[in-house]
Amino acid sequence: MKKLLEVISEEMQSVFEAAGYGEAEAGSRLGRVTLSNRPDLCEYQCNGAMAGARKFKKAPIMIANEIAEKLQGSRIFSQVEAVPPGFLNLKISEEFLKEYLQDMCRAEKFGLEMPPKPRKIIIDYGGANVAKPLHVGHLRSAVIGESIKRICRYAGHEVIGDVHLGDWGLQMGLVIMGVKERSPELVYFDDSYAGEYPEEAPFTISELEEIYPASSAKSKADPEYKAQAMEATYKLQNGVRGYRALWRHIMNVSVADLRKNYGSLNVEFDLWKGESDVQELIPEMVQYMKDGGYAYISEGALVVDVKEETDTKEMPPCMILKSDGASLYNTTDLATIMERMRLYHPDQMIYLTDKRQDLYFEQVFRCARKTKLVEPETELKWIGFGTVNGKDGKPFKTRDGGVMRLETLIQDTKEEMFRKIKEGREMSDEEARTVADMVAVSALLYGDLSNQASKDYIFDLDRFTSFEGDTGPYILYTILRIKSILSKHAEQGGSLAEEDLVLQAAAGDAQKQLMMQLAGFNAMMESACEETAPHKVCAFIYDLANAFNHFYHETKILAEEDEKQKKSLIALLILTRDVLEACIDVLGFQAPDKM
RNA sequence: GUGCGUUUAGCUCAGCUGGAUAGAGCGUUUGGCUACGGACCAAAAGGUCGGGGGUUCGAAUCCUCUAACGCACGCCA
Repeated sequence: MKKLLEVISEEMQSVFEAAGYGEAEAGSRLGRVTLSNRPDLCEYQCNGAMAGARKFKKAPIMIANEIAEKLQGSRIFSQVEAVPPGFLNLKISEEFLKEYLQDMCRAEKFGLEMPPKPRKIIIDYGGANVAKPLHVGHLRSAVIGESIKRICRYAGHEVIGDVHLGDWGLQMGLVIMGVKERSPELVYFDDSYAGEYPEEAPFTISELEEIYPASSAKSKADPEYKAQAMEATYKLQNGVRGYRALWRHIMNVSVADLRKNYGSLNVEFDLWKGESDVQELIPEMVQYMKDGGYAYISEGALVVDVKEETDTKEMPPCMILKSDGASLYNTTDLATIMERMRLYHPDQMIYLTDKRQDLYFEQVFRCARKTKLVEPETELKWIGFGTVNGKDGKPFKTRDGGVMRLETLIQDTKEEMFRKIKEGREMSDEEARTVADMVAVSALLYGDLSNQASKDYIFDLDRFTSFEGDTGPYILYTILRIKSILSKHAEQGGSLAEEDLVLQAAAGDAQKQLMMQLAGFNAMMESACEETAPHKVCAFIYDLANAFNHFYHETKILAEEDEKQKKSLIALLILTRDVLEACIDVLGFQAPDKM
């Protein structure tokens, strides 16, 4: 289905052309109609008369008058007014709007057009490291990535989400050393042991989480210990049986815990790959880069130059191997690109990391292109997100200044929600817990996603969990309000079947506003997908929820006496509910049945 | 030093490829519950869009200079 503004603009454009005003400059279409920025004067506006005045050497108001004249009696507009200096102020016809919405109700995905060529997209998000607990910083990568995945999928693309774990390298050597410190007697450290290793892991997740920081701290203070950790890393990477077995345990315990934590935010990955998966590809890739003449030794390290003529900034080369021959972040990322091209051959790869990695990803992408790891048409996109800050504007910390764990943050939000729900409603503890968990997730996700990804934002639990204002709970509240009316309607014997419910033209201003807002759904979703911008979905549903609540306040629905009109109102409620639910679903949360 | 980002109401944020009187929420003040969820709705006050200059009929938006803050700049990830 065409977007409403597209339909209107085409109508306007055809009139401009018929009047002899084609393009003012190449590509600039004078007939472009936008939402009005003066809602007191009109609903939509067209500024083409002013844009074209210079080229056609005519006063804008004269052009506008001419256009307005020709549009009298148009099927689409109920009012067209030319206003000095040359604005065209438009109001849409109620009848036309109603028809558009009726089509929208019947269409797949409310009239969102599917791409002619769906893209295969791999999205790399989450940023988790094995054996290290998730902290606040991981919230954004997970939540934004998940939403972009869902938005692109909804918009008709094939999307594969990969958590791309940090499961290799020195951190693993440190964990292994940490385990050895605690329990040196374990068979994993007995070189002469040849039997099967136990199936049970020798630690729990909470022990594992203690082991890493302790071991990491020790290695910083004790060079000999660090050397041992490096040796452990080396042994692991070279396949020493006991270390591999221990590594599997670390992976299993850690991944199970990660799944649980991500799961509580409704974040689900299709692939649980990690750095370890591409280790075998590295020698081959390095050889390829050497053979291709791309890589050379500089200051002892193997690098690929990624400078470009047009650069105005310093651009260090992309390092492939360190001077000791070891691989690094770049190495696994490039090898992962190679693997992804072989296994999935995506049209696009999207990476979500914090925004400080800007330069790094530019280097890696340039390197991947230069060395032809990807095809020229493969799109590589990096999305850098800002920091989660506390109310002081500095990175969010616990009260005593420590790192805030994601699990704690989620738990605190759930507790706060539980408290608020018990305070405002009669509900059993058990039910309130379930509801609070759902609403808390909406508060957390909406609080994050409603900000532009690239900016830092201030985490404010009180604000996010509020039922008023631009928050997740407010959106859920609005949905429940609609559901409640609909179920009451059904209780009274009313039908909710589509064929019984025919839309009528808007009966009042509030209803028309609501209908206009709904009609913008497909345009919003398309641009949210193109621009990978979940905050646009948030802004849209907030406006929609406001438009609905305003309409609700002014309209009696179940008490409406005119049967035809009542059915139309019910149809509008259903559409509003469905659009809202489709939107919160791409944001990654759901509405409970009660709250 | 080089480059990137941010700067909009007391606070937290929008502002779509430049358009009319720069918008929300929170907070403040005020009004509204015998309809369908008042955890709601409505209204008011609150701004030299960091600063200067420029382009344009028209700038928060484009260009330029500048300030403050943050970040990154080969062997971390």
